[in-house]
Amino acid sequence: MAPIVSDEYKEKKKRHILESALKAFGEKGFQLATIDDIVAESGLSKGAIYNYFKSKEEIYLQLMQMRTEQNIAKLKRSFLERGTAKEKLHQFFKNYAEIELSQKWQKMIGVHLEFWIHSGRDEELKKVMTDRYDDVYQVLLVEIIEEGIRQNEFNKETDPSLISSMVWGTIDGICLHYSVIGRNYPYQEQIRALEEMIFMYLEKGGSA
Amino acid sequence: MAPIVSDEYKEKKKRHILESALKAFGEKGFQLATIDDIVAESGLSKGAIYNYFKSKEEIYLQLMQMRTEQNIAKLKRSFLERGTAKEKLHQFFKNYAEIELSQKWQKMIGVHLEFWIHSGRDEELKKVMTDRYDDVYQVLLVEIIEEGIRQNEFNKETDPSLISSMVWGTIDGICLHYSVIGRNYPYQEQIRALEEMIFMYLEKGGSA
Amino acid sequence: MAPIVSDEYKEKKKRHILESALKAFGEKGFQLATIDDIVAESGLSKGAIYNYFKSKEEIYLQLMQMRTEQNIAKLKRSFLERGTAKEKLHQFFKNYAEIELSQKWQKMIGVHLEFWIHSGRDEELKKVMTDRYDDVYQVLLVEIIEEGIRQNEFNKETDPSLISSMVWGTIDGICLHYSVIGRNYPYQEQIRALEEMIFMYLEKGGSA
Amino acid sequence: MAPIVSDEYKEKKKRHILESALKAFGEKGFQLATIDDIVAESGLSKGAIYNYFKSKEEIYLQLMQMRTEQNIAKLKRSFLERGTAKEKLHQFFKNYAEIELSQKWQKMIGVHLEFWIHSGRDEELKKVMTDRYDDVYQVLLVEIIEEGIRQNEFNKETDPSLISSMVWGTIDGICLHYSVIGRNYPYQEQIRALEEMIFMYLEKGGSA
DNA sequence: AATGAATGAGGGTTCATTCAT
DNA sequence: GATGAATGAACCCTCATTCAT
Repeated sequence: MAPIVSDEYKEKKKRHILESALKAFGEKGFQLATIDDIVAESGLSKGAIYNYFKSKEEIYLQLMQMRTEQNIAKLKRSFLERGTAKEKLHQFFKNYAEIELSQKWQKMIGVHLEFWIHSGRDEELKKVMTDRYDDVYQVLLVEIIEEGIRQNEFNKETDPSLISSMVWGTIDGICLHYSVIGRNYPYQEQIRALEEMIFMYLEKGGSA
Repeated sequence: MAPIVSDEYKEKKKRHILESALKAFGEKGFQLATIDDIVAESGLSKGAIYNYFKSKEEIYLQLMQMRTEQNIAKLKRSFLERGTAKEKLHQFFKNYAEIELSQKWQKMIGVHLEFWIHSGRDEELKKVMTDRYDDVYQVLLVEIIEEGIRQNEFNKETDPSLISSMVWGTIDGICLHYSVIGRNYPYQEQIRALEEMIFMYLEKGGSA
Repeated sequence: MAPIVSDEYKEKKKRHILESALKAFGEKGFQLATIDDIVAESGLSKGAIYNYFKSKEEIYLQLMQMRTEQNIAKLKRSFLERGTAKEKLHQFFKNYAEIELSQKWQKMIGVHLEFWIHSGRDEELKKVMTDRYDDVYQVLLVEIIEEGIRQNEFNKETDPSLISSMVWGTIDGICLHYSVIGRNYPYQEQIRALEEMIFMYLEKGGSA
Repeated sequence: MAPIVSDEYKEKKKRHILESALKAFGEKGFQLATIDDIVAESGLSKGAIYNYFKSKEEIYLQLMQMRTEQNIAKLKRSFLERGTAKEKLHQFFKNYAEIELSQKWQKMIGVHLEFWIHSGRDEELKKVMTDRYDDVYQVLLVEIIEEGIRQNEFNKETDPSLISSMVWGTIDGICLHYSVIGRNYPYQEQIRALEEMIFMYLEKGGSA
């Protein structure tokens, strides 16, 4: 017999729950946000939520998973358009500079960073996160930088992995500060300055 | 009547509790660590702890307060020795590069960052934190950079506040990554590369 | 309009549900077994089950009802063949001795005993059960024993009701032990020893 | 520093909780009785109960443990007075015959039997229970019977283990029936008849 | 008749905080 | 000052039952 609701319906509902959870977690943090907060936010019943996720922790994990995937997809999409390594790197920073600095986004960052710290306290989760960091985030920039070196756009002496790591660290640091300080934080100037600094470093040669 | 125990005794006991709390928070995070964890760590009784602090939150706040003060004191101490702005800035990075990368320190960072995020969710706390950031941390570097500009060590065009903000953001980002990834993270190389990059920027001129 | 499905079909489905429930209850006990366990066991949907039974409790009651009826029918059937009281009583014990000691049967006993205790906590149910005990189980043995007394097979002094009660109690006790201990319990030897003892008592005269 | 309350105080409180639990379990059965029932029965707070026991299940286990120990102690005590095997066995049945048939006792039996069945569904628990059955309950009667055989009080041909098993099975069966049926069940007559039957069997020779 | 998503009361458990000793 | 037993609000999760499709 045909299923009562489509997979699509269920997927939509899951997403709705995850988005409600994101709001709730953003407001109070994962630990302090209660299932009842998610209930209130989503308009669903407690039981309904447990029909889709088996625990609050699972909601957290899947939420972060989903957002990471969206993030990565967005990053990769922005590089489809061919171009030089320089252009790609510029595009990368442009993506970050253009993020809409809503309060919602500010809260989301808090949730992400909190999750990052959380995962540092759980061996299993930590492995997932560091693997993802190495295999996805690091690789993304390393490849661009290596391409730039091959094409003589960037200085041969630079260490792509070190630069990539620096960029990601700085971006996370900037986000961290923005997440706490909010509107008064010169987020966009920071991103721009970072770009400038990195390009200077890549062109004139760091660690030379 | 004379106090039964000296203030010094009380101060020592408070510090002992705060240090025990730091261990407990480092292990599980603030929310998950329980008063009983602190009891176990400190060897004191529950009642004793509540004689010195009126709530778990207060322990958290005072712990962070204490550590911030220690931090700042340490930073300032390292600049007492006179020197050029360059030397001071170099000393600044050297401080960070030389931090002992123990597991204990890794956990402490987690607690600090968690607190940072936590404070972003509470208006009152947030004000304390951003004020402290502006008045202490920012000022520290801004003053050095301004001094360097006055002494023609650094390029006139640079924006001291922006650079300072960038440095702090990057340091926090590097710490964040180290806190999650741990041993495998090239913490010291990152700090060194950051120094190099910042000096290059300050000397050859960013935003020029 | 004619019924869409025959009564026979419905009866079959009900029996299927009851049998699935028996398995589920046997595995975890009535309280711990969930409707979802019955759903999984039966392959039907939750709604389907509630079309046939109005509650979990009702499934329990009807299951026990059904099994009691089967039990009684089986017992009575084995006495249809004429014979002396002795022969009948021997047949009675033989029935019990020959029960296949499967794990399934072991679990079923658990369900029955659990129900027995359950019913002791509900006045209404208790009345049903004790009436059934008096009117069916007791009567069954009492009649045989009385017949044996009339035919001078058994000692006149024996109290049929007391003996019957003893036999049922002992059988239940043996089943109880078997249900917990399982394979290692000398079930059949116990039944045989019980028979021997009862016959000795009935012939040489108990309570004389 | 001296403990705030004595071990004795704590032991007393534990016993109080266990007794309250026994009442609650007796009323509704283990599963249906809630912690709140125990709270209501005991007059303590929920937290207090969890200071002494880590879960409802543990209360159940310790309750049964305690009662078993009391039971065994009582049984053994009644044999301290020397005597022939016959006298000891008689004393054994007398103990059971003289039990006060209060409603409270009736309910207790229900809890015990329920626990017995419960343990049949948990491998670990089952091992504890069957070991205890073998090492304590069986041994108790087997030793008396063997002594009786050695002293020529009982028939040489009897199988002590089988008889013991039969006695315990029957006693449990009688208790089971009493627990459901209550006042109207001829408990004492049953115990007396059992004694008579067993003695007849032991003296004139069963399985001969 | 059948389906299974939705409901929400209710249960076990935790833990910051209090306070009698 | 110190102790740790007691408190109870609050939380996560379960599951019998309902009902729109």
